[in-house]
Amino acid sequence: MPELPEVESARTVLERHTLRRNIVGIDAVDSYVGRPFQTEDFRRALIGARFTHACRRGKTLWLPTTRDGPVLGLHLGMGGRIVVTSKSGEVFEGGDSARGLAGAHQPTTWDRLTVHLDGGRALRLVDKQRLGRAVLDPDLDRLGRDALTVDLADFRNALGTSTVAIKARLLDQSVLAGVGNLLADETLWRARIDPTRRTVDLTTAETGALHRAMRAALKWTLAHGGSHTGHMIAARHAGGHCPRCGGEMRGARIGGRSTWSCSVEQR
DNA sequence: ACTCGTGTTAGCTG
DNA sequence: TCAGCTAACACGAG
Repeated sequence: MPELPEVESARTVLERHTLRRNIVGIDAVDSYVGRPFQTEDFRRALIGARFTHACRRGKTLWLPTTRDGPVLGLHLGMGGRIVVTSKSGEVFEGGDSARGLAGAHQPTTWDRLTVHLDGGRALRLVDKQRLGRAVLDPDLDRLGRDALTVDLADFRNALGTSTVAIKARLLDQSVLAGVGNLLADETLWRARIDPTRRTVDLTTAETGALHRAMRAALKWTLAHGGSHTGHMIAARHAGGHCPRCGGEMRGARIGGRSTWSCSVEQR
């Protein structure tokens, strides 16, 4: 399920296969996407326009059209993916369990939003779980700095002097955009920091290590196909052992999310 | 059968 | 007022 690496792969698919083509039709499920939402609003805004860029901040995607034109915002939720189909049967996918080129796509009721482009191409937001979203002119001001590009100074500034557990702080999308539950555990494990530590109590050296660890985790998972490819992900269960030192993994619940860390190294 | 969850957010609490 | 937490969303996976 999508975290920043999966969303970035979806962005790449959008960039390669949906730009500079006329939008000729929209199919959508009213009760699902943005609220209030009317398929007719999407049609009125987008038909006749063409996407010019495919953008991402954190886990939010957006597609601007011509200057000052409407913007299509997309979020994949927990299990959504982007599928682009072409007339000749080629299918390009990004998002949950992303593949560059997958088998034929059979349109189903899980296609929550379909944007038909000229030449028989179509952009589809496929989401069984219905936790994804499509909106016109998304509000991007609520997102913090993008985790992939934030520099050390801005990273420290974003963490601030909050008293909340560092793991919960990393997960707060208005502070830092793009880190989900698995990447937060992977990042803290790489930095050898206990996820329950209060943000404000971390030393300068520790926030530096955290920034390095986050970037390394993102770089690795981007190169290896997703947030589930992290080094300690397989050890996130009762009885699991730290892949570095063999220590026992400990489970906890932080910010409402399941949390696993090495009981020996993460302090 | 039953519990959990890789995301987000409205609404509650202190 | 506000930071922080919980439940709810929906459905597949274990």
